Amino acid sequence: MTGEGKIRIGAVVGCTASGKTALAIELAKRLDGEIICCDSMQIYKGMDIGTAKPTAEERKAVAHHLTDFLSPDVPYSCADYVKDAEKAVEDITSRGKFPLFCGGTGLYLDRFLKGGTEDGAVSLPEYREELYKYAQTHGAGALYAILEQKDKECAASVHPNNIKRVARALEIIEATGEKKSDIDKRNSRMTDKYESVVIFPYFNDRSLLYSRIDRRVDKMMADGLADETERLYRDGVFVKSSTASQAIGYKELLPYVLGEDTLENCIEKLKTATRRYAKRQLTWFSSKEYAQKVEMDDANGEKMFEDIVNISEKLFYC
RNA sequence: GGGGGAUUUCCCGAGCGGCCAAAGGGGGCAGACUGUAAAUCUGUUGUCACUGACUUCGGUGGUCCGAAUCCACCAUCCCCCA
Repeated sequence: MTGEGKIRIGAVVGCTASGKTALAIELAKRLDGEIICCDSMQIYKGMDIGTAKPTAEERKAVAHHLTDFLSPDVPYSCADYVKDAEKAVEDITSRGKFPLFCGGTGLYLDRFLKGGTEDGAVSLPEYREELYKYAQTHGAGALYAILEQKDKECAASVHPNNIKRVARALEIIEATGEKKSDIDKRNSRMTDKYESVVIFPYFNDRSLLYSRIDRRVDKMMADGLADETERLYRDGVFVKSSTASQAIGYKELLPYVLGEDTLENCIEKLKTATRRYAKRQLTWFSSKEYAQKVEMDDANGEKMFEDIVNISEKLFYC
């Protein structure tokens, strides 16, 4: 794995509740590494229980970057992440340490690995707003028709109903004056800057993952997730459609906090939402050729964990 | 004891004689994703030898060319009067 002039990086990615954090911390210790958070929610301050952020002790044991550094009301995008992650890698390697990403936000890692930061990092909030209004009054099909006209190739890869992505494509075209499909083609290759090993712990037995999710949610509740939700609500985190306000956990528990639904119902919805999220992550990472599956088949056995660490470690030394 | 209302596919819930394997939603399963991603979106969801056949709409029996839909009885639940 000693790349010629390339920077070596590692990553532990995968579904929520699959044990990434513990695995990454153990690996970082053995590889003399530091962890870079690759999670769109753990970056925010004050969102600790709901995002299953590494504990203070864990963060003391291994240095963490991009964890718990942003106020929830600050807009943050994938483009920002890629820039910040590049800086973090530079910082870590300059001190002779090994950068190890850990998190479940597949897109963030994907964009980091594939590069192309300069092009898509554009944003025209007012224009975006306009597009949404247009879709609302004229229908998703009408908005899609515009994209078809401006960039047929891009349109072909987006479903007409997916207003969010249709609008984003139009926004990029408007901002750059270039077809989005052309920009994408330029950025489709893996960047040659890094030599990476990406570990993807996964459960062949879905029910195992799901029971881990249930247990994790129960633990979050015991740890005070409802109070955390209430605090964030009072701080106004949920009033606008910020990234932070989309986090699973808080938005499911909010009806309970506001007295609009029972605790029991909300917890069930939270578990369901988490399961569905895990499935989306599974689909995403399974399709990534760079993610190496490492099978987990024991829900919480220590021995199994030891095995996984050993397997993962080997992948880094190959 | 008397009167009324329910019972639908995994769940909720429409359907009230043919166009019903049965709307819609949820959940499940599968998938997409190139910068708002813990988001957004798509497909699928009775069985099979799958442009057709078979089995389903609490149970049993009827009416009818034809029933989830009409009738009778039975079972369970809910409401009202006693």
